[in-house]
Amino acid sequence: MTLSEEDYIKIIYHLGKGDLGSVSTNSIAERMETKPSSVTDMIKKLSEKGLVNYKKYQGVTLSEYGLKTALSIVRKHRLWEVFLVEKLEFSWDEVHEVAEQLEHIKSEKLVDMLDKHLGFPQIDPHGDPIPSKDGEFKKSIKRLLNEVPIGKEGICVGVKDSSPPFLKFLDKNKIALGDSISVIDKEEFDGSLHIKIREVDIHISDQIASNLYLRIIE
Amino acid sequence: MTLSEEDYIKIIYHLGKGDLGSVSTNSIAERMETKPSSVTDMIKKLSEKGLVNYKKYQGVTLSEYGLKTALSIVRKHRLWEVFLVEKLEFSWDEVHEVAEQLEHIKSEKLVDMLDKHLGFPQIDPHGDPIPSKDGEFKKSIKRLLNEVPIGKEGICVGVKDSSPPFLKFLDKNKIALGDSISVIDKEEFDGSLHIKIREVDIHISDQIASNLYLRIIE
DNA sequence: ACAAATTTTTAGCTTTGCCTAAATTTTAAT
DNA sequence: ATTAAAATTTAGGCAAAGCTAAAAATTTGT
Repeated sequence: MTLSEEDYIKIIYHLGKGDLGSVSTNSIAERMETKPSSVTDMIKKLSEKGLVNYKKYQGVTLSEYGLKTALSIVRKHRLWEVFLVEKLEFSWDEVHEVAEQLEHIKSEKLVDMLDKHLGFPQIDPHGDPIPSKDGEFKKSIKRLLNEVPIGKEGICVGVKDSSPPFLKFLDKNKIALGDSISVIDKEEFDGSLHIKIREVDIHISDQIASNLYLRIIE
Repeated sequence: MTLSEEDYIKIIYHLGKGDLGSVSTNSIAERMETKPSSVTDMIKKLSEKGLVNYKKYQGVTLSEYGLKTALSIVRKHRLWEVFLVEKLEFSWDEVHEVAEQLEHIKSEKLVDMLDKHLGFPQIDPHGDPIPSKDGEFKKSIKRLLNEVPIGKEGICVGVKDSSPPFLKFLDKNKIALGDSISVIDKEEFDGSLHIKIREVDIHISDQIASNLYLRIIE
């Protein structure tokens, strides 16, 4: 697979996930930042290679083989994102561009060992689930922190209240988008939470917890 | 810079280091596993871009700019090799192919943070020195372990005695090619050494030490 | 239903990096 | 000093992946 073929497969995967039907030539062109005519050319090639199902003027869908390929690329992309954030101190919003390059590195051992090195993460810094080696993956859902079950881990993906005092609080406590948070325990008395973030335990009020969104694995 | 251009620059750098004069078209072709005519084409392009000095039929040398570029690629290659061995448990001889791909990833921050993550290593798993960010680097030399000064660190790069009993000893003590070894102390009485390898201290006889080659930074 | 608008495909051309075959230059041998 | 051998370059082509312009198919609006 060439680099370009991989990009197309990944984009067809992402576009096809939302929709129910097949993916249009124009939508692919837009995402690839290329012209529809170029897309037609590539689709033909992918079709010949058995990666997509294609009928003229009808758009494309991934074949089973194409889907497997797409998931392997997504897996690599998300594992590298975790690596960049957890090991190299990249922030949440800096990782995409670099992961976009790293996802094309070809070495099965590299991916497996990276996975192991990272402790087999299930979720990336944007809260998206990481496909397993054989292409399975969990669905993720967005929940307010105070609704996350005890013991669960999630990624901080947003705030409900975006007032300066709240944001300042988050900043002071070093809670940022992309951070991984686990719920250790909940106080029955006031609904306050004990959470673990960056290997430290902190205690936060229900008020805080009900204004922070996490993305967790179901 | 395209991927291919980077490969040429790196190869010209490596070929030019040994020789005194300029690098021949044929030698580049051999290393690139391509034809001399293709090399000529590429050399012209590199020359136009100011990366090499070229006169027809006279071979090429790197320009100052070309050298800087080459060193940056070598730096990335060797840092990734350290990463693969130290963090992902790759062995000495498995890293090259993967590093060959990783060296082309474009992100200055990635390289800087990787360097930091690895503790600013000066030497790669083959014992070759890693250029600093601004392209300087130390010379490395090969020494028998018993001749390495106390306090120095080096990479195990070979054995003098390759008899089964010796190799078995190395295996039992988990000493392998590519391992980083530091000399902690030397006993005056029998010349035996205290060394640190993989974060553990062990004690070895002078006999052993005088049959193991390390590559150290001068 | 059917013309207009939109989407998709085709045809033909460009660039990059490679190739083969032939021409040219340099090097080596007698 | 010539000539044979080896190295290098030129010329002309090919495949991948893109582009523009024009043709064809589909969808939409009334």
